[in-house]
Amino acid sequence: MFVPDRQPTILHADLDAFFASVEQRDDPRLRGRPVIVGMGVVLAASYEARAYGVQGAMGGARARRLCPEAVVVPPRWPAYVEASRAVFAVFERTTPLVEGLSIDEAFLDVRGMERIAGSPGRIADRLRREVREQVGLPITVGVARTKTLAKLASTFAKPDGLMVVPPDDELTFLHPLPVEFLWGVGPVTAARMHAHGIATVGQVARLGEEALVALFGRAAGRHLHAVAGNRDPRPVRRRRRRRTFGAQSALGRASRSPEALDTTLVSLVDRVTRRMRSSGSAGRTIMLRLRFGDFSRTTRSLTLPEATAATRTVLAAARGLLAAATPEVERRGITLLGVAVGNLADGGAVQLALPLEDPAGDALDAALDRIRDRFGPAAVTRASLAGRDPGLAAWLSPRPRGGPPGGAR
DNA sequence: TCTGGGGTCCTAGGACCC
DNA sequence: TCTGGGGTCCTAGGACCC
Repeated sequence: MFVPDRQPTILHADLDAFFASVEQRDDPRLRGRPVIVGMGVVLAASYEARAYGVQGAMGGARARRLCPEAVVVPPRWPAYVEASRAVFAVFERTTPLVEGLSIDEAFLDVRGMERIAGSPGRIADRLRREVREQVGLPITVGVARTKTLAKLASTFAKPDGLMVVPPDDELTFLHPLPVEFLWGVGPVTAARMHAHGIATVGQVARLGEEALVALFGRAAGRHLHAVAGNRDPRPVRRRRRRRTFGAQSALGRASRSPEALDTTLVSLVDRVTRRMRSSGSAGRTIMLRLRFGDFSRTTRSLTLPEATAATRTVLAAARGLLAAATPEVERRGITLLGVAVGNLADGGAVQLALPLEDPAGDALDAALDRIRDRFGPAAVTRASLAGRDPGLAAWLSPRPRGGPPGGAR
């Protein structure tokens, strides 16, 4: 058997029933009782509620039927954001290499920390204790050589647990699992696999890469082939910047007048562009998202020549897209409306106000430094700035210190 | 039991340019 | 004049994740 020589150094840390745990932490009366967060749809269910079969994304009516004694509370987003920040602060103190996956989940790489911090298992143990003591929340950690195995380990150790996958046990652990456990295998892929008589990860591993590519496409096929064969070289890396800002609203089944639809559109655009402006972002592609009465979806998009975060510009584009989709909307009935802005510009929303006389480029340098301080080193690129203002191209060219703008070619 | 709100990545075809 | 290949961008759709 292939025995990897590397030791398990990747941690997958995942808060347990995150929203529900925050509610139980903040209200002692909820502790030990079944708690459901979310009035319409279940956003999170405490483990006491899960014992009755309540699950996330389940309709509220069904959840209450399964567990009539559950306490149902509305979500408190600011509390969750604050708790998440506190937990990620513990992550960052554990190791500098943290990759956040969502509000309640992250990979940590603790390679090379054995001498100062102990074995990965001990580090994970201490991490769990610190999150419990400092933030008051239960967290599960999986430890393994690869991301795939670490995430699977945390799945199995939940709730409030710790599992280390020793390198010698990897295939024994991985291959008997149902394909549904693999990250990236959802209902559609799983159904297609079952149709081909494939039920376990081991069976996927025995399939050739060509067969998997033919079935699931190039990227997915290659990924499945590698991961099922216990080859997952993906390193833990810090999160790249987000790609879109979006907002959406479920409308229910009642039919909507065009005026009511437009009102919803305005508030969605306002929400999105406000968030963009407060984070200093701008984007060029406006996307409209629609869901119909039969739950099928469609998207419409438009790319503008310039990045924007202006409510009026985005709204005009979104209205145009919605108008073009009106026949479909009237025919099929609309149950969800969403707006997103993508194709985000690198620092495109940052306006530079520079004095005309700036021979050494000091004002520009100072301005760029402020932008980097606020948005990170990647926020300023020569290409994005030069593309935005031809005059800047000259300033951005390498030049001798104190020399003329543009330098010698 | 009819299913929220936020995202990511991939694919494929057509337009356009060199 | 005709033909081909390659690259990039845009649009739309789909699968998946928390």
